[in-house]
Amino acid sequence: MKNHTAPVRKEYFSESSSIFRHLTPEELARIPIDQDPDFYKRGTIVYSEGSRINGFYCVQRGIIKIYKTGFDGKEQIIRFAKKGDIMGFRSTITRERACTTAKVLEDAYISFVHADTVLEFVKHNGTFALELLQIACKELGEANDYITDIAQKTVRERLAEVLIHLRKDFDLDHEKYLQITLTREELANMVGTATESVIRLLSEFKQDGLIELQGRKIKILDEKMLFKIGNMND
Amino acid sequence: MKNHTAPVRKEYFSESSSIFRHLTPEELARIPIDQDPDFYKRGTIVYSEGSRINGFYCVQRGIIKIYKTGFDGKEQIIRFAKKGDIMGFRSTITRERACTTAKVLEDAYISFVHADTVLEFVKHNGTFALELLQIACKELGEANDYITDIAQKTVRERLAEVLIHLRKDFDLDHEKYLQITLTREELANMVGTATESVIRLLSEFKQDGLIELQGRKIKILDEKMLFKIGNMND
DNA sequence: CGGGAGATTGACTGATCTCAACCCGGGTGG
DNA sequence: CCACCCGGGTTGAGATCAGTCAATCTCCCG
Repeated sequence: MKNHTAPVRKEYFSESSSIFRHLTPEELARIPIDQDPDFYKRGTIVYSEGSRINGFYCVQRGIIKIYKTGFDGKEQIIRFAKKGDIMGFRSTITRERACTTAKVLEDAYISFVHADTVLEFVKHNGTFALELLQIACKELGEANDYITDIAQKTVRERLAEVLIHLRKDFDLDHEKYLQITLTREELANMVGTATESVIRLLSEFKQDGLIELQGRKIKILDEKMLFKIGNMND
Repeated sequence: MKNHTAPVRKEYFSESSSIFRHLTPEELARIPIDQDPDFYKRGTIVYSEGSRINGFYCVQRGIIKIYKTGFDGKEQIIRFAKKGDIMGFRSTITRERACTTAKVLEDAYISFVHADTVLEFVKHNGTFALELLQIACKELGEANDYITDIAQKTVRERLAEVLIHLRKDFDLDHEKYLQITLTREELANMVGTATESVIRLLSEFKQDGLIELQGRKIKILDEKMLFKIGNMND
């Protein structure tokens, strides 16, 4: 998986978006990554549910789908990780096995930082620890919102909400279509519904002039209305 | 709210279950709580959604219901906090407003630790920081499970699961009934369903000999079967 | 050109929700 | 002391959202 033309390297760790930005040069030097980030091709599993994770995965490029597998094998997408995001920190911190699977949606470059190193930093660099705590707490807040939404909103409302979130989290291409392309099934696995329901609702939204569809690509036309349909506040 | 016969005091902070247990005596001394924990009567709101929180609430006794209010005003119960749990740390860390409301279900004694103090500890005591991180990550893992369950399981399965969880998290009284008593509506707000559905399913479970009902009190008779109905792994 | 994955559509089913009536027990004011 | 009221708790009936099944269709690929 290594040995590609890595587009990003060690400098990544001192970029302003990185959680490692507050480390001292000495601490940075301690990160044992003289090697380039690893390349992961679309479709690759970075880690899977139940496996042991021994550190952080820092996404430098690409998109990774993070999901849980439910009782009947159905995926529930928890979130996507993209440039600047870290994956696997929950398991690293709690020392439990991974409770999610991370699968590459768009070719990715990912750096791995060993758990020992991370824990070292947490213990000796308060700013780093706080940073990490903030990330965890942010996710926790989002998870709580998600719970409430899934429990209380209709599929229609949730789909509208998911579209808005995608719009916020991902860039648009030159034609204003969402950069991220998902199968209908993946959309369904975010919303928590059946594929067919997503299909029907999408074409409804399209009929109502709220979105435009081009195969898997989606363009948001009427964000305001989707916002309303999704009963959103933020 | 103060001035009751406080059953627990400052010693609480050095108890083995406390997140403060790894603080040095000097650090402990810095916690500005020479006063007893505050008493909160059943029904009291400790903090509510949208308000600013300036620190941690450490539950020393009692049960607090933590919930979000959905679009149409319906509660979604996220979790319960009881002895040893802390509340409000998410907002304290992220500096955002509270995204949940905390309401007392059983008379409680709660200590408050100011955000500055907490942040101080996070920055200067690595073990404390790690401890907090672990708590956050644990909750995060649970939240992810919750999301998957609500999205994929039927109401019946979720109710069975909720009962099992209650069984695990709360003690039994002398007659083996669950100590915690919830209204049918509260159960519904945990499961994410309508009150009537909970009522119907509870009486089904009762008919099937899985549980016994005594008003609001619930006794688990056949945990194994509930486990199975809930499609649970852990 | 055949095969397979994903997308669509239609028909049917059924789990849940909603609405409405009614019950029950406790507390209260007359 | 008692009628009344109110907050749950129950039950039944009907409405419906959304899931399942099955048949097609459309690409894309080898």
